[in-house]
Parts: sequence; C-alpha cells; structure tokens
Amino acid sequence: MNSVAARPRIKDVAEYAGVSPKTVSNVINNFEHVSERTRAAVQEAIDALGYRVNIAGRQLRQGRTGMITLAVPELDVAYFAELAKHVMDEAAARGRTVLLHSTEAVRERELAALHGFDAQFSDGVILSPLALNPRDLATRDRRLPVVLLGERPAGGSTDHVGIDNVRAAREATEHLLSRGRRRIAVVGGAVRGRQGTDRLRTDGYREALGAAGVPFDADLVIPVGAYHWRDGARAATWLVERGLCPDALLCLNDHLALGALRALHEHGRSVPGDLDVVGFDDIEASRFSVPSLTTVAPDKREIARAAVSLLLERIDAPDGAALRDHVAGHRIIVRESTGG
Amino acid sequence: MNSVAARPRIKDVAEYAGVSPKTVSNVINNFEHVSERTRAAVQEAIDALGYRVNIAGRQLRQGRTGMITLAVPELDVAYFAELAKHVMDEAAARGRTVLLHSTEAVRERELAALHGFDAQFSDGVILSPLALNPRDLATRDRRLPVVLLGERPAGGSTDHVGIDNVRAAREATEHLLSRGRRRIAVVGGAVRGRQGTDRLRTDGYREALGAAGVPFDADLVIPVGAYHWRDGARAATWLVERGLCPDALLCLNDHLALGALRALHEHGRSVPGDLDVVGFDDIEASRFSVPSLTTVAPDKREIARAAVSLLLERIDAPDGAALRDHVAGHRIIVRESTGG
DNA sequence: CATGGCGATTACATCGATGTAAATATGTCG
DNA sequence: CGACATATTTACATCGATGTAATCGCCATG
Repeated sequence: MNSVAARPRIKDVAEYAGVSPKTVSNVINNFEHVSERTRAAVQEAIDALGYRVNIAGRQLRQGRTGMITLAVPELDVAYFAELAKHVMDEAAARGRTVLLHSTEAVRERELAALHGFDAQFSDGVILSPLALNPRDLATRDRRLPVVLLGERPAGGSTDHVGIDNVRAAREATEHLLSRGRRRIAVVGGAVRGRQGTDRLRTDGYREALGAAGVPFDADLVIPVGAYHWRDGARAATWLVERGLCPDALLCLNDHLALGALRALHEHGRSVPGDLDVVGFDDIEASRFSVPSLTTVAPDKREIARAAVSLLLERIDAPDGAALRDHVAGHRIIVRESTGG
Repeated sequence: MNSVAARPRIKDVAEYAGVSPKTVSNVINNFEHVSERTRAAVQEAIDALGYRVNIAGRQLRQGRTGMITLAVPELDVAYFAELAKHVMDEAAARGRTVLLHSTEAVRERELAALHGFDAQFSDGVILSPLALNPRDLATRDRRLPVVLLGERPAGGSTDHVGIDNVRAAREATEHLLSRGRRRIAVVGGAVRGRQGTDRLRTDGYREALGAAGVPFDADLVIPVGAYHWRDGARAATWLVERGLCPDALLCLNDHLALGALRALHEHGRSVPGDLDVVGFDDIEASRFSVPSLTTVAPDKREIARAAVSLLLERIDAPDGAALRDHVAGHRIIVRESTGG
C-alpha cells in the first residue's frame, strides 16, 4: 500500500515492448528509421507504464534540456509579469519551456543568472538586468547563451533586445510640451553616474526640452529607490511639499505614475487639470486607473518574440552570428491623464 | 579564440588537486572526514578552475535537485506575483531554489505541474489550482510531493494551505452590512456547479446575509471569466446598466474591485458615497487606488512559509506524516472604499 | 614490535538516456 | 538465386556526481 512503484525507466519500457532501450529512445526522439510496427509497440508500452523521460539523464547525455530561463528583476512589477507571459507563449510556440526567475534587482542574483548558477538546467538565459554593471557583463561565462533585455550592454558581448528609450522619452516629453507643459518633473530620473534605462530616458527628456528651448532644471529630476507605487507616491509628495510646482510628471514606469496619481489626489491636485502625468510600460492597471494613464507602450510581444528568437539561434550556433541588437517598437497611448 | 574551454568536471578538479574524484565530491558535500589539508587543496582547485557542480549529474545520482516548483495560474494577477516573492524568500532561507511556473489556469498545464512534466527538475510542487477538478487530483502521481494552495482539495490526497475563505467572506460581508448596505453584489461569485474558492466565498457571503436576515438575490451574483481589471469593470458596468442598483460590491479579488471602481467612476457613481466596494488579496495597487480599497488580506507570508515547510517535510518523508491542512490567517483592512 | 581501531581516501559501480558503430533484417536488381 | 544497398535494430560506452565497500595510513595499546 505504502510502497510506490518506482518510476519506469527506458529500460523497463524496452523490456515491456520486447525491444532494445535504444529503440525506445529512437521512438521518443522521432528518429525516422523506425518501423510502424515497432513504433506502435513501443508507444503502447510507454502508455501502459506511464513512462516519462528523465530530463536529468537526457541532459547529462545531450547537454540540452529544451528549457530557457527568463530572469527579471521583480515579478510584482507588472511589466515584467506581462512580459513573462509573452515570453512563455513564444517559447511554447517554439517547443521550449521557460523557467522563470526573479533576481529582486540584486546584483549577486543577476550575476548568478548570468553564470547559470540557478539556471543550470536551462540552455540559455534571457536576462533583464538592473543592478549589473558593464564589468560584470564582461566577465560572464561565454558558454551560456544570453540575451539581455532593457538597457543596452555597454561592453556589448551579448545579444540585446529593447526599445529606443531615448526616442520614447523624447516623444513622451514632446507630448507634454505640446500640451503647454513647461515644468516637467522626471520621476525615477537618472542622476549623475547612473547608466541604466533611466539614463537613456532622462537623456531623451533633456533632448526634447532642449529642442523646445525649455531650460533643464535638475531639481525636477527625482530619483527613486524602486519602481513601485509607493516610490511614485513618495516622489509626488516630495514635489508638492517642496513647492516645486511641476505642471507635469514624466514617470519612468507606470507603477510610479499610478502611485503619483494617488499622492496628487491626496494633495488635492487634479490630473490633468493641474498637472499631466505620463508613465512607461502600459500595464493593465493603467487602463483602469482614475484618471486612466497616458503611457509609453513598448511592444511587449515583439520584445518577447525577438528575445526568444535570438536566444534560440544563439543556442543552436554558439559561435555563430555576430552580436545582434533588436530595437522593438513602441507607441504613446494618450489617455485621461494628459487629457486624452 | 573561438574555442571555449569545456566546463570543468569533478574529475578535472580531482586531477588538479591530486586527489580522487570522490574526495572532491566529499569536500563539496561537506563530508566530515576530510582533512583540513585536502579540503584546502580541493577548494583551491575548485576556485582555480571555476568549477560548479553539474546538477544534472547530481540529480541522476541522488534523485534530488534542491529545487521546488511553484505553479500559479497567472503571474499578472498581482496576488500570485506577491505570493511568489514570499515563497522564493522562504525557500531561499531553507536553502532551496524555486522554479516558477505559470499555468494560465489551463487544466492541462495544471495537470502537467501535478505530474511533474515541466517540473522534473524539482523535488516537489506547490500548486495553486484553478481549473483542476477533484478527479484530476485523485489520479496524480504519488511520487511527486505536492502542496496545494487556495481551495481545499475535495479528495484530500495532498497537503493544503489556505485561508478560511468562508469566514473571510462572511466577515467582509458583515463589514458591509454593518455599514447599512443591503443590496450587496458578489463580483466573481460562484454560480451552481462551481467548486473553487469562489464557491467558498459565496457561501460565506450567504451565511452573513442569512444571519442578518437579508434575503439572498441570485441576480446579484455576477460570475466573471477571469479575475482581471477588465472583468471587474465589465461586471460593474453590467450591474449599473441593468439597473440592479446594488449598494455594495463584494469583489472576489482586488483586480476585480479595482476594475469595478473605474467602471463606477465612469458611470458617475461615487465610492463610498453611492456604493461600497471590497476586494480580496490586498495587493499593492489597492493601497494606492482612488479611492483606496478595503480588502481581505490573507497573510501571504504565513501561507508561503507553511507551504514551503509542508512541502519540504513531505519531500524528506514521502510516506511520512498524515495529510495536513494549514489554515493561514487573514484580516480585513478597511480603507476609503468603505469609508475607512 | 605486532595488532587493533579509526579516520581519510580511493576504486568501482550506478543513476537514465542516447551517440556511435556494428549487426541484422529487408528489399532490389541483374 | 545471389550480391549489394538500404532500412531497422542493437551492444556498448558515455555524460558527471556520488553511494558502497574496500583500502590505506596512522596512532594507541598490550
């Protein structure tokens, strides 16, 4: 009663079907030179015994698992959860399974992902780095195929997929400028020394200001600890209480923007009456907030598709093609928070 | 230049250190009878070669990977993303790694999780089922330790962790009743035949109504397709346009509630002026919505901790203890949407 | 100095699947 | 009908790590 039948091995299937283990393997792997008779017999044995391949054994022999890892900073940032869904869809369509991994934006854990430490069972990694610096990237283990998402790697030793962050931020800023806004704060903006996506977006913001002849005011760049509601709320509160009187907020993700909306509401500021607010990412929440949120929508499906494609190609030809950099599309979705 | 050094094996380390492979293994696994000298020498070799154990090899030999799988319906439902974070924390504290898996609430994929199909590399599975029926659970593979989250399994062949859904819903309903609400709609409520968490919560709702002598109105039970903003918005719109005139919405998760808030706003209904709204899960968004959302907050940390503990115990003693059912705590957090 | 005891180390087999190369079956053609 | 090509199947070794059991070395004891 208590004793559980051991998991059947390929050998058991072979005996049951009266063939050799290798023949069973051939059936499983759809080797072409297997007669219909044997194939049927083996399949029957597999079904009868409830056999499933042992991936450990297979990997040991083949060095492949058919799985890829997606490592993102935080799953409770909706953008990454939504992106993960697309990556899983795309991988499934290509016959792969995705192992999802959250690094919590901790450098060590991002490094671990790069080195395949937690990801040993996977053939390659799609990594969205936040805390990694270029030096870290340079020291990565070349044996593990990697595709980076988000910020473009400085060293440039991996394939990369992202949107044109500078342009996206410029366009978003232009949208605000076109509505007559002049004191535009950047929530989550990059201060000196920062190198990530925030830097690129802040640069785009400055480009737009410059082109419009609006002076740049460093006080309006508000760095944040993380990219959550609470950080956006804190930043907005800071702006209001300091009396910095911005007439628009360019928030570097939607969570920040939504948190800011709340704080502005608490302080009696009306959006878009008193200020405009814009976010990045187009998460589902932004369509349903009050007011709904104008945002820069990256083409998540395209990003996912490109990332999976690049990774699979890299897996199939490790020393193959030159490095590639896929720039995915984006568009600005105007909603109530900027009068849309 | 192009050729990459092969990944070092335990044998390479052994040769480098001048010992046998088994001794290296002993060092890696902290076997006690290894002299300090050898241990140091081996460690040096490991560092010098950059050796990392090959988990496939280890699993093949030991049958263990030190990884556990967490399979949730949808990661873009914030509750699951937040829960996942807690599970990962807890697992890390216990020296395990979590493989995250999203089933998209598809029965086949939940079954696959139960059967360890995608999860072969893990020693056990924490599964939050949505689409599985009791029969599916009965046919599960007993070799893979499983802990179920959420609804309690009917058959009862696995350990289980959840909150007291009936009581939680009753309390939430009582809160609304105490504010004088009488026409309370249940968004996401269970219609005949449903067996999941929605059923339990709907039952709790009816209990509260009954105790207060408020008649049950089946028209106020609004089933939804999924538990997203859009579904909540749709349900609220339906209620308003049908003229069903509820004076409160008990939404079975926060996403539904937040979507409903938006729809009510669009229809010019004030919350909590015209209606109250309550959700379940206490996701971060609910603290920052306008109005902020009253919600039933399950103790996610406790749930994660209990789930990991039960699973690890089950892994260590597969035929061991009797089935266990951990009921985690919950509390109602009153916010603006019910006048808090 | 021989012997026993114990800690440290090693040889070997094994986990499950599959690549290689060889063996066997099947079929074709003159 | 025989020779040869082709299609199927098989024996064996191997991937990397580790459990088992045996061996080695050292020290204490009689």
